[in-house]
Amino acid sequence: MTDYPITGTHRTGTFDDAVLAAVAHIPRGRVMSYGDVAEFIGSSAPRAVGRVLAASGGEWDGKPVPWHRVLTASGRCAHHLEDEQLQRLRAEGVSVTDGRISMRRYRWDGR
DNA sequence: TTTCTGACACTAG
DNA sequence: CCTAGTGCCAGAA
Repeated sequence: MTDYPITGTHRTGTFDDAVLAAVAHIPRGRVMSYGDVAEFIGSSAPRAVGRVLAASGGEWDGKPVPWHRVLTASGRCAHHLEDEQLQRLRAEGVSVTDGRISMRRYRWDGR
C-alpha cells in the first residue's frame, strides 16, 4: 500500500488519514480545492478526496474536521452541501458572491 | 479480479 | 455559461 504524508506529524499513513489531516490544517477563512488537497498529500485523485470526506462524517480521530473549507477548483460547493457550507464559510469571513468563493483570494497553499 | 461509483479536474466545442 | 469526453484512484460489491 502506498504511504501518504500526514500533515503536522512526521509520519505517513493511509490515504484517508492523510486527507483528513490535511483538511484539518486549513486555517480559518481559507479554502482548498479537492485537487489541492490531493496534490498536497502527493496524490492525483481529487475524487478520492471527496470520497474520504463523505465517509468521514465530518470528523477525524473524534475531532471535527473543517470539511467546509474544501470546494471545487472553480470555487463552488458540492450540491448537497451548498447551504451548510456557504453558511459556515461566511461565518469565517469568507465572502460568497453568487454562490461562489474567489479561489484567487482565499486559496491556501499549505502554509 | 473485474466493475462500478464518486463532495473532482481539465480540455474541447 | 453549458455539455461531453477522458483521466484519475481508493473502496465497495
